[in-house]
Amino acid sequence: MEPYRSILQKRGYRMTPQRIAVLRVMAEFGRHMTPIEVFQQAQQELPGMTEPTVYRTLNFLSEQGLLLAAHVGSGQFVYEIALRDHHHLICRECGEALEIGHELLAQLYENLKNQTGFQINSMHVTFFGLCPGCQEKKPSAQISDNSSTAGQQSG
Amino acid sequence: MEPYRSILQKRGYRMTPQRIAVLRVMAEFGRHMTPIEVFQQAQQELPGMTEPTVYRTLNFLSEQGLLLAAHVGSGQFVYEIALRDHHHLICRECGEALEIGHELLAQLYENLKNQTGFQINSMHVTFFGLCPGCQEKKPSAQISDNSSTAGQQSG
DNA sequence: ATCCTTATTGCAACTAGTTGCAATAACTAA
DNA sequence: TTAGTTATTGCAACTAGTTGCAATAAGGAT
Repeated sequence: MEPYRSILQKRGYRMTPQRIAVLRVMAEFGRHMTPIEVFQQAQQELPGMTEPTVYRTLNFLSEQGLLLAAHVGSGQFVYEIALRDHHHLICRECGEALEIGHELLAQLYENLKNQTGFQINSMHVTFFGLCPGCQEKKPSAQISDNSSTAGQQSG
Repeated sequence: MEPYRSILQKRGYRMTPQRIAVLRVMAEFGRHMTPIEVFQQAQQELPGMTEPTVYRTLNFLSEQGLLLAAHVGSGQFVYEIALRDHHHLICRECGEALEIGHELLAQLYENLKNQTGFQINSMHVTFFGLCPGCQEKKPSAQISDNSSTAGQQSG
């Protein structure tokens, strides 16, 4: 927990029991979690923990880069601990999720920087699509065809 | 409105006054709108329109690819009409937003397809970063440095 | 060790968004 | 044109998430 403490303190923020509880939970579970799940677990770690604090803490820690946040379809907003830079690929049909390394996006970020001057730092992008299995059952199509494809969010 | 109607009907869905009202509003404004904004405007078009219907309609239309949905930071979930495939670049500092054409991502999607078999259809991805102006004021840094960079959502 | 500044929390009230279900109405087919 | 099927809506109650503000406590300075 100490590395996290020093990161925050260098930036003028404080390490609190509530933040420790959330980081502990995220580190222990090591997977996508909804704010509600985090709240329930964090309450075990620290009785008296409140919901607004969990929401504020998750938001704060992801702003600080200690957590990653992502929308994984149908309005589900989830968090996970930031151990390595990676992104997600999620199947709209069956929900199957795949991790992809950041190196696949590095070139794109470079291009965007060259063309727009923006220095991109989205280290957790989620792409939606159809996994190989679901492509067979439900062939992809355009907006003018008879199947749902594009649209929905991704960021 | 007729093209939209036939798209939905081909897929076994129905065109209703509520869906027309939402599409009208989105087409008229032609920009990012929050569900609340859409609700307020749609009520003008169709008195009696309710909030659950607006939420359901926005969700439905974006699943069908007629609307695009995106998170533009700090929990803001917005929709816009799907006229052309594009993505967004948003500055975390000042909020400046830039549109980028889909052709910039086409190669990435191709690579992902080759490597994973997934057929990506995220036609509205939002990337976060720092615009040139804000880079000067606030030099970017890594997680172990003294500035906020990575993290937050994008997908 | 103690004081001081101010970041952070908890509370309470609020706004945003979702869900189950019965009633309605859009479209298809005869 | 009418009847039948079922996708869609509205209602109401619910869950999720946010905000303002006073009280608290983390951490730097003395």
